Amino acid sequence: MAAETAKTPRTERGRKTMRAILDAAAIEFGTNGFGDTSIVSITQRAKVALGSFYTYFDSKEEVFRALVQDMSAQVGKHAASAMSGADNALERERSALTAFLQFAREHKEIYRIIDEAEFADPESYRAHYEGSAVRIFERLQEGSATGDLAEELSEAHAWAIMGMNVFLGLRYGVWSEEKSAEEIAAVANQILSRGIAQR
Amino acid sequence: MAAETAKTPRTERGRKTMRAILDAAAIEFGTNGFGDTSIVSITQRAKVALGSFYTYFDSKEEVFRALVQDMSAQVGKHAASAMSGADNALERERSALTAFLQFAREHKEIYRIIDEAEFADPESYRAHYEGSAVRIFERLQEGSATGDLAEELSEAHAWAIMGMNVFLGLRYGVWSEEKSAEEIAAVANQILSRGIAQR
Amino acid sequence: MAAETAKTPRTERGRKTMRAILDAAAIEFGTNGFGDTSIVSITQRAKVALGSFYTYFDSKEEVFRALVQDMSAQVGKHAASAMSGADNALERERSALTAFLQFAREHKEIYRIIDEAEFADPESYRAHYEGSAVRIFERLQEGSATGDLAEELSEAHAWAIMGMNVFLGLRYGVWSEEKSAEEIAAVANQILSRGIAQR
Amino acid sequence: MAAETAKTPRTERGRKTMRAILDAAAIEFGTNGFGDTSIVSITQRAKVALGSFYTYFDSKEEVFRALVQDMSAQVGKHAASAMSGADNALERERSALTAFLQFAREHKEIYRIIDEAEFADPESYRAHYEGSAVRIFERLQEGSATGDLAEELSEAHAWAIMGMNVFLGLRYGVWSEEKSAEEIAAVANQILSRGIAQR
DNA sequence: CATGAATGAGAGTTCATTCAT
DNA sequence: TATGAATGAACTCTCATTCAT
Repeated sequence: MAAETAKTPRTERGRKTMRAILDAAAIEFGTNGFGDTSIVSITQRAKVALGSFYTYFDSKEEVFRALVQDMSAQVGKHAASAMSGADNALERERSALTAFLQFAREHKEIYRIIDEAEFADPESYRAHYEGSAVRIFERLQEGSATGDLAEELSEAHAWAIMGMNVFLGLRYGVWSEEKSAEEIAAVANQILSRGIAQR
Repeated sequence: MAAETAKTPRTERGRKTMRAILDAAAIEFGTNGFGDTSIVSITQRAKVALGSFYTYFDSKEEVFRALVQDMSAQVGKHAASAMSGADNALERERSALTAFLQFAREHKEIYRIIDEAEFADPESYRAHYEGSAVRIFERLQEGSATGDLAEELSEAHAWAIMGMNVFLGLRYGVWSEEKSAEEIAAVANQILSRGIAQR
Repeated sequence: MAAETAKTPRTERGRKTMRAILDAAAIEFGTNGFGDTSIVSITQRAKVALGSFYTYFDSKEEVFRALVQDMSAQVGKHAASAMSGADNALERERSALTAFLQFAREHKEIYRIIDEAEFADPESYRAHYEGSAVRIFERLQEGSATGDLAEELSEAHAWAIMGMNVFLGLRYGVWSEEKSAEEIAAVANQILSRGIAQR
Repeated sequence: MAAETAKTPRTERGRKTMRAILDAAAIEFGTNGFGDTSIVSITQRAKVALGSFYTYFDSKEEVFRALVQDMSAQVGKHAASAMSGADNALERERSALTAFLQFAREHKEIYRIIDEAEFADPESYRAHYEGSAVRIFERLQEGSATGDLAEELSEAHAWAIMGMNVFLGLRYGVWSEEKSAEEIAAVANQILSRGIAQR
């Protein structure tokens, strides 16, 4: 489900080749980063000829872009589907984070790819985080409306929550799995429901 | 406060040259990223000969490393000095974030440099965030001890707070300055003091 | 009137495809030169599949050769037909040049194609100019025989006349049309009939 | 005496390297043409590293341009010096052509290089021929003024003469040396002094 | 210590040609 | 015949690093 390219394959064989290149690129970029990934390394992993790369992509940047958008969409979709069951705003956030943590553990390369987009494809990078923030913000507003959450929550609240989630995902999803996703989500939930002050 | 190098300058002239290279490197890496920064571009900006670079650094990676550590230290120092006046754990966090936001606005390149370290110098990257997390965690423990904060705050709480701060810094420090540092810090403070749930 | 190919089309459909390729090639080679013309650009312009090119031509060089010979023949034919009415040797040359100038204006790409043959297809290049020189030389001999022209005109005279014509064609046919073909032909005619010395 | 480059060598060693590259380029371009000359082939012939090429030139086009201008200037200079002794306009043209023919024989590669500029560096190509035409035209005007030549000679006369010279140079200078330069110059002189009509 | 020319491995990209469908 | 995906050699250009002066 990569972004639209001018070079869409017209045959079944072509579709397979393009898929192979995209999959190989995901692994290479995730493992070695944008700078240390070469097009040869991608095509070798994909087991296609070097030139075939250019049948489907105009440049290294272009596959990267396609990939970032693809993955950004996946993350969003995954979290969305995880929240369907929650009937309370705070529970919804908890589910979202739990899902995100699990996703991060299964797709550690996705993490690196989106992060590296800050340099290799700044547009997509901003789009990714701004999109996530908007989705969180909408959930906050809905929570305020239903009375679950305090009133007057701003976009900044959404960014704060996203930051919590992303860093917890990095530390407890990608770097180590020493704690369960639920445990971590509970920490965030505690902060959001009553803060950390003594009472 | 550059990292220890085997090639520490022995003369005053040498010290100046090294400083010029480090300053130029900070600008170049911050502006163009690691991959798109070349040694010539650094030496040209520093107005020294290409060869002089290798008098002080063994490789491109090495300046980068020196820089990341330099900046990581600066961030920490800055936040620490800002918290000296606060007599309450939550106020201390508020001050730390305000200081961090101001710092981010003045040193937008630092953000990119530390982030890019995820790929160009993973060691320093982890060291930076783990160090920050530890410092926050220590403050939390102190807060628990003095009774300002809830008991049983974990390292994960520290990571959550750091994530909030970092993302608020990216969004409201680097990307735009549409809101004041105090406003943003107030949002974080609200979350930490009582959460976002309706009461 | 393309050159003999081992791959002459056997069906009407084939004839059309080959014609489309040749016409497209003429435009591409004329516009971008041999080196900067790609087979894809030819087939795209001709609106046929890339592979179809090789149904009719063995290589890029071969279309080029076919084209050069085609155009070389056209130039000759055009000049020949223009001279039929002239009953005097000098008038015949004047008509030939006028016709050539008009032809150059209508087929500016021909110029570039034949010229580039010096590098891409030296054989055809020499054949073209030697053929032209021979035809001019034959006309000169006929003129000598009929008493219109001086005796003892050599092959070198023919080359000199051809050079005049070619450069006048480049300057006043292809590069600009600031003067009429007749005006230019008059200049050449003056030189041939009485030289440029003061009398 | 190559055209000014932004990358002028600053040391004696650098000057030698640049000269070696230029000389090698002249031979390669002259022998194989622009399209079939690679930068490796140039640097190999010059016995310098591939990368050294880019220390002095930005691209293949740039060396080519430098070369064309260098050679264009040489041709003009050579012809000019040959004409100093002539005291009559027609004799001056005869000397110019004789000199040009000799020059062409000694520098056959120059011929090809300037010709190929039509494609590889159109600007220089036009500049070369327009410059030559202007110089011839000025001589014609001077001849008219001194009474040696007919009045009212135009720029087109200059182009006609240049075309004669160039084609005679190609045929009897570069392609074969079957006739002496003087013989050929005599043919052109005959045409210019009295034309080819019977009297 | 400073300088900048020299080096060459390596990367991205193009494109003529082949071939399975 | 027609199609267009696949191939990989060849090429241009970049740049970290070395080294003689």
